[in-house]
Amino acid sequence: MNKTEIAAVLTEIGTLLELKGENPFKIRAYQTGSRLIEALSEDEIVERVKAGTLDEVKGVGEALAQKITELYTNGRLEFLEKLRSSIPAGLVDLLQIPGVGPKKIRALNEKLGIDSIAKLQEAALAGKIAALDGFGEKSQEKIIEGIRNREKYGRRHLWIDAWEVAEPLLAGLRQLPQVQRAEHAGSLRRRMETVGDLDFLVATNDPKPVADWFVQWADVKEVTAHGETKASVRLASGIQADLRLVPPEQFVFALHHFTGSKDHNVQMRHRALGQGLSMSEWGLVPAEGEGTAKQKAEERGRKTDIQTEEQLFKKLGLDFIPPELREGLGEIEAAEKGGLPRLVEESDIRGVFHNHTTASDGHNTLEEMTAAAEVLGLAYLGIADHSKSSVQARGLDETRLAEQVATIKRLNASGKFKTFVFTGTECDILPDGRLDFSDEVLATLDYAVVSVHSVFKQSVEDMTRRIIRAIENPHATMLGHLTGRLLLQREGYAVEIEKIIDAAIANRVVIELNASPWRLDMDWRHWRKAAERGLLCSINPDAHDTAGLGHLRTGVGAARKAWLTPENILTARSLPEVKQWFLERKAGR
DNA sequence: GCCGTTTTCGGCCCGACTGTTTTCAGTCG
Repeated sequence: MNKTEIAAVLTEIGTLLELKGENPFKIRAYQTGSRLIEALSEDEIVERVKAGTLDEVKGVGEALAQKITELYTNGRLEFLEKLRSSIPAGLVDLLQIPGVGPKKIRALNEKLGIDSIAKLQEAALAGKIAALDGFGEKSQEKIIEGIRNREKYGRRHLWIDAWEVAEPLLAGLRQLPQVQRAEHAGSLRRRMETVGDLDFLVATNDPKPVADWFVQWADVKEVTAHGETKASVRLASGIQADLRLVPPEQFVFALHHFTGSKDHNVQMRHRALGQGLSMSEWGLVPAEGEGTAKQKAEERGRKTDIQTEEQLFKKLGLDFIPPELREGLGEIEAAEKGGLPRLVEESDIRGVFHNHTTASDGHNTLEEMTAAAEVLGLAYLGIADHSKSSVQARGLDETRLAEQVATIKRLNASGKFKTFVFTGTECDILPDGRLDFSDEVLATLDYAVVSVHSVFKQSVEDMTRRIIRAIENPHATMLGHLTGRLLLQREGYAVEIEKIIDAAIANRVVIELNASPWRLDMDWRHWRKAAERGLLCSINPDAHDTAGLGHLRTGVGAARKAWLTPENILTARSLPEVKQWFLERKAGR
């Protein structure tokens, strides 16, 4: 078993012990054990298992060391198997229902024999829950509602959808006279491609009116909590939003804490401890001495000299880490050495490739798209309508493509727009890896995005071979949406990404970061290493209308998350530079 | 289950909210 699997087992043990009503501290020991294992390197675990020194890790004792060793060596654990068989399997599922925790699950199981969500629903609808000790009408209602909404609301949301809901709320909070500072936090601030719920953080000395305003926001469908320091609501779109209200002197610590990620925070706290400091949402206080972190923070309270996240990082000897990078993936080490990248910003982007018009499946004409690009201040716009095999998207054949090229040349010559238009195509990669247009046709264009749009179900070997063959075509300039995934809807096709990256670098082919909010493909997790090895990125909106050009923002967010700098990005280059790059590339192949 | 030590037991993280209770338990983060 590898470390991720071992960590998962320890977490599962913790959950099962919870359901058994075990000592909470024992449960926590397994949970921390899981986290600790996850944080160790695979090599260190191997070494420690062999040397029998696992219990030297603080937080891992004799019992956990023995279990981890057994898992590592045998791949199974008798203790876990016994534990599993002692608890009805469905009880774990019941934890998914909001408001229902281990204690209530045990009561439900003992008194009503409930061991599945289905049985829980049945009992609640029959009115049997409200009659139990410790439960009431409201608990029963909440359970019914929770089960009903599980599918509907339990899912995550596209970053852009969350952003569009969050922005007006944040603006509203900032306008309140009692609010000194307001920010959103969580995965939205970190620009994760999907967001679970919204976190808002407010600095105020008068929280009540702010919380009252929040729960009365027009979009609120249901209020799930409403207090002086925290309020939670369910919005019409199904997104849950949490508001936390803190005194101004605590704001920056809470902002950092609730921005996360969890892994980043764990590493930061660890670092703070190394300097004799205890770090939490309350503040940064000496780890030694009496009292809780909160008390200590309150004692020092208004005296804190840390007002910004920059100052907070600096206090721990670190450069400022942008929220996008806070994933616990080496950003702290880099910040320590002054090695963080100068991340790309929206203002660095000079142009966009891969955009559609009414010629294929776009909704705006060439001129409308060009006008919109001009308004955005873009120096160039690359058109890339679909090729003939994409019949469903009214793909262009050779004749229509030639007409479009002529039209674009006339448009550029007319001087009507400041934005220069590049001629291109989004050329289908056929199932065998050939391209949908001949070399002669492709040679008439400034560039070609090559993409897979059909036969997704090939084996991973075939798909990888198919895409590499397309990349090796001298007329392929960029690879479109590498995996074809649609976030929250469809998995990408099976493909060996590393091999594709190798081929792209070897053939000087750009890989696009498709900026469409439901694609963000190639994924940010692959970019950092690929860019270090010399892969060039193009942030492509894949716009199908003028509004779609605005997807640039989502793309830049993903690029920042991927540690990309302007130097890694073709579309951060000026128009003359890009023209030159296309020329050199054609000449060089 | 882990840790630490004034060393073999006692303490461990806690604040806020809701609901069901009437002084608190359970859940959540």
